[in-house]
Amino acid sequence: MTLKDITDNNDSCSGLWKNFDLLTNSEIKLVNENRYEAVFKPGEVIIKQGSPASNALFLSSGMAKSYIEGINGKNFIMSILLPGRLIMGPGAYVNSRHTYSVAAITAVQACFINFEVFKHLVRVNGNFAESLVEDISVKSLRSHSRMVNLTQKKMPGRLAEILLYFANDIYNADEFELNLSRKELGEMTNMAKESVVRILKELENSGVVSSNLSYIKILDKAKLQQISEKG
Amino acid sequence: MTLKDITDNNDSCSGLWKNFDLLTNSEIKLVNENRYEAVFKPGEVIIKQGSPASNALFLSSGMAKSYIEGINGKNFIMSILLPGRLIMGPGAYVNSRHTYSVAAITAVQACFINFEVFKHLVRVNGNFAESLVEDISVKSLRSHSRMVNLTQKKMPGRLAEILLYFANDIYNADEFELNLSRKELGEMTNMAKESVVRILKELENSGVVSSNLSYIKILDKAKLQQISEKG
DNA sequence: TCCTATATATGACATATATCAATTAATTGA
DNA sequence: TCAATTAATTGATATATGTCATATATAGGA
Repeated sequence: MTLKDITDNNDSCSGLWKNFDLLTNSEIKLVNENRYEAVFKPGEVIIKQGSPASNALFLSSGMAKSYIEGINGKNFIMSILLPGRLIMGPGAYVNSRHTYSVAAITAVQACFINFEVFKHLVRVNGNFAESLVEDISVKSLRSHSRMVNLTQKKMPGRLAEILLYFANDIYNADEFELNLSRKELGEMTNMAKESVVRILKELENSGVVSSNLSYIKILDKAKLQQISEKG
Repeated sequence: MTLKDITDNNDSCSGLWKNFDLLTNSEIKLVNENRYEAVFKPGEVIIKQGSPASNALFLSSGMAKSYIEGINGKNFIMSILLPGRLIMGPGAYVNSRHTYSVAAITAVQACFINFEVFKHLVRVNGNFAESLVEDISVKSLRSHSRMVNLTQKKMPGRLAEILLYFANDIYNADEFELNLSRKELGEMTNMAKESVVRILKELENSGVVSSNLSYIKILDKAKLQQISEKG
C-alpha cells in the first residue's frame, strides 16, 4: 500500500459523499486539509478488523468488500463498497477499533479522512450530523433486512436476493461480469461454495439466469424476485 | 392502550436516557413539554412494524421485545428492551415508518417523545447528536455480532449465547425467572421451539444449566461461555 | 374446583445443507 | 507456452435442524 498526501492537488475528497454538500466552505477546507489518498491492488486489505481506527474513508474508484472475520476463520461479507459511500464502522464511536475488515476487489483508490475532523463536523454542523444519522440509519435498515433474509430464507432465496443486489445496487444492469468468486458469494449468503454452484445451476436449469463462470445474466427477473421473496 | 398526557406532573422522561444529560435546561423543558406516557399490558403491541413513525420512546418500567415480522409470519426478536434505552428504529430517519414491532413482555409504562423534537435537538446540540450516533453505533455493533452468531454457530452455541445475554445484560444474575416462552427463545436464536427444548435439555444433561420451566439457573458459566464461543 | 386453552415435552421422520473426495476447468507466472 | 496453482464442478455421504403428531403439564377462567 502506498500512501501519498495529495492535499495540494486539485482532487477533492469532498466530492465523494453527497453529505459533504451540507458543509460550509471553511468546513470543506478543513476536510480537504485532512485527507489522504492511497491505492490498493485487488485482494489487498484496506482495513483490518480489530486494528485501531482513526480514519473514515471513501473510494474514489474501484470496488471493495466489507466483511466480518468470524468463527474458525470464516468470513461474512457485509456489503460491496463503491465510490460515494461512507465507510466508517460503528467502532468509530464505540471503541476506536475497526469492527470489520475491508479489502479491495478491483484496483481501488481510497480517500481517508481523520475521525476527529469528522466528529468535529458532526458536533458543529447540525445538518451534517443529521445526514450522518440518516446514512447510518439506511445501513442499519439494510442490516435488519439482511438478518431476516439470512435466517428465514432457504438457499435459493438467499442466492436470488444477492443476485438482485448485484443487478440493482451494484452493476445497475441485468447482466454483468461478477468479480466475486463462488466462495465469496457463499460468504454473502451463508452458503458453502459447493452449494452456491449447485443452486446457481438450478437457477440456470429453470431458465432464470444464465452464467458462464463470472458472467451472469438474469433472464427472468420477475421469477428471480419471486424466489427471493418466497424464501 | 391508555394514553394520558402527564406533562404537568413531576415525572420526567428526561431521566430515562443518560444522553438527555447533555441537553440544556431549555432543551430539557422542550422534551418534557412534548412527551406522553402510556401503559401496556403483557403481550400488547406498543409499536407496529410498517405503521407511520412519529415518536421515539423509552420504557419507564417493565420489559418489552423488539422484533421483525418476517416471512410467513415468522418473527425475529432483535432485542429485549428495558428502561434506560432509546427505542427509535432506523425508519425515523429513512421513511418515517416503524421498521420493527415492539410488544410488552411484562406490564410496561412507556414515555413517548416526538421525533421532530428529537431531530431538532440533534440539529441544535452537537453533543447530543454525537451521543445519538454513539447510541446507534453500539446497537449496530451488536447487530453485526448477532449476524455472525446466527449464521456461523450451531444451535447449542446460539442458545448458549442467548442465555448469557439474559444473565449478563438483562437480569444481571446467573439464575432468573425467564419471562419468554420456548417459542420466543427460538425467535431470538433462529431455532424451532422443539429444538430449543431439546438443546436446553442437552445443556441440563451436561450439567451446564438447570431449568424448571421458566426458571433458569446457570450452573457452569465458563462452560456455557465456551459453548457460545465455539459455536 | 374443574375445564379449557396454552405451553412444554418427546419421538419419528423428512429435508436442507455441509463436508469430503475427486475431477475438470481456468488463470497465472516463469 | 507450459507447469503449477487456484477456482469451479460434481457426486456421495453425513449431519444439523425442521416438521408433524401426540402426549403431558401448566395456567387462567367460569
